[in-house]
Amino acid sequence: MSSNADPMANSVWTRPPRSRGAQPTLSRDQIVRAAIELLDEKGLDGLSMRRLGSRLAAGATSLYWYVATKDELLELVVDEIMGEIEVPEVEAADWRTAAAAIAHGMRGMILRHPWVTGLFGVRPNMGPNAMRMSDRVVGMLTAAGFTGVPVAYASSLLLSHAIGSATTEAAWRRSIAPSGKTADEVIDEMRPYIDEVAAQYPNYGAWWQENRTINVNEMQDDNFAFGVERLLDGLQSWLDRRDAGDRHDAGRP
Amino acid sequence: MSSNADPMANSVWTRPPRSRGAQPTLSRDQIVRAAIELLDEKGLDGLSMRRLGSRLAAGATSLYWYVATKDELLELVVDEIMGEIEVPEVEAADWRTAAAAIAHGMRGMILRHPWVTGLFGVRPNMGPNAMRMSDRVVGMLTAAGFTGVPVAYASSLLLSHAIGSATTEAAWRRSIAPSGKTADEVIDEMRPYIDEVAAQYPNYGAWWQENRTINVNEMQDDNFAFGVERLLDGLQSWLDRRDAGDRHDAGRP
DNA sequence: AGAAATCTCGCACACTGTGCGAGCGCCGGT
DNA sequence: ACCGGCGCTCGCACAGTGTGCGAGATTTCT
Repeated sequence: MSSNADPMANSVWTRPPRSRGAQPTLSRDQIVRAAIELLDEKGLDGLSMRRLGSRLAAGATSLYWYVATKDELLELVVDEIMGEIEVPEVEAADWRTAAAAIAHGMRGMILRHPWVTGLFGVRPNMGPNAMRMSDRVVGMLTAAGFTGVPVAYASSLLLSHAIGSATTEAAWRRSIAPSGKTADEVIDEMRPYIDEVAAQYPNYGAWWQENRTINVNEMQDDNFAFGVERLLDGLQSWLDRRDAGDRHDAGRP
Repeated sequence: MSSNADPMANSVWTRPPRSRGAQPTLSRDQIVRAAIELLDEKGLDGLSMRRLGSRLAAGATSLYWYVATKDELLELVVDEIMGEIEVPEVEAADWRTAAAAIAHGMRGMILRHPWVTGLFGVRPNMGPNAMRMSDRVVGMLTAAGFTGVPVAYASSLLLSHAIGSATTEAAWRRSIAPSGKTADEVIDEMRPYIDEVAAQYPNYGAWWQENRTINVNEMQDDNFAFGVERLLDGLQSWLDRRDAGDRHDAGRP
């Protein structure tokens, strides 16, 4: 017992921001916002404490007064952009549209700040904005008729889809971004190469042959929307089956 | 026109491994496997070219003969572990169990190598193992009755869930790992703190009050399985509705 | 035998996160 | 009016990073 590596104690969220008496020239908030700017411009590798410092007209190590470590700063950054997601008030509208809105909001945020994808897997985020969103999601699902553990399951399903989907999408976008072309232009230029590769994989190759005319740009949005709809259908029908008395708790038959 | 930043040309996959004449003491494969070992032991930050070199009894810069850059090595690494996922042969069993197996296989792989979560969002992976898996998935979905663009949508949905879910799960595990305790022990110790925080969020707080007895360890597996089932239900019912003539292509009404 | 290819690796460069401690200016207390 | 201390800034330094370069060693081809 008595390991002192309590994952929650001494987290950023428990320790209040510094500064009480004198007038500081910086603030946590200011630093976080500047970091996001830098990240949006130059990506995850583009953020260094020195660069961030000089953008704020401050010495690099001054930042360490407000923030214990770079990782901690990134935690704050992630929560900050979580706040960009608009979550409808609990009672509003039917739950399907609310749930879809949340999923789309999350995707939008990730695509606006693609570098988060490298941060999601690092630490769970439990900042106030993330919590606020979780709270709304729980409320929405409860209103929809979910109770107990399935509330957590459904919430996780919804957010996981957004994260997974947008992560993949962000990776793809990043890979074509430096060329300055659209996805379809890139695909067109690479077509001979793709043809050759696809030919080595029977199913994939056949599919590729029969679907040469797809528009990749439009597909991205539709792809995500399709996933959200299917997933909501799945949740809906689980609710329906449960209410019909057909006992199907958590997938057990 | 004529940007030379073609995202595909000069990729790792088009350039064959070196060595034809003399006998090299290293090989790409060997390097990749050692890198995975190191990553499993020390995490993403634990991998440096110098450390990797010394583990292979080679100079750090010798590795650059086999691998153009560290990022490229990581691309190889990701594809290598993609190969760990067992994908059932196309014709086998019904598609639901096959699809579930793939999703669970992917999750298992991510939890075995939690550091991949920091790599997924960086570059799309299109190595042979990833392609082989895509190929099987396409075959499976085609056999299930999907055609055209929805094949891509369904495939993306399945894999996105695995990625998103496992990413979140990996983050959580990483955060409690250094304490050496189980998830439930950690939760129990933090309970007073969580209570306090939860009280600030009405819906979340209420839910937390009414679900104090949940077992977090078991929940992880069930959570993922629940998601997979709902998602397959959603896909299944989309197929059914489509076959019933009720035209619902790609979510359009 | 000589030329060319293949491979190894030490050095160096620019850059990273961050601990330390000296110094600044403002504060409340005497 | 003074002063001790606190809030805050920041230069220096350390250990570490990815990787370009070019000199050397070894093998194979002609």
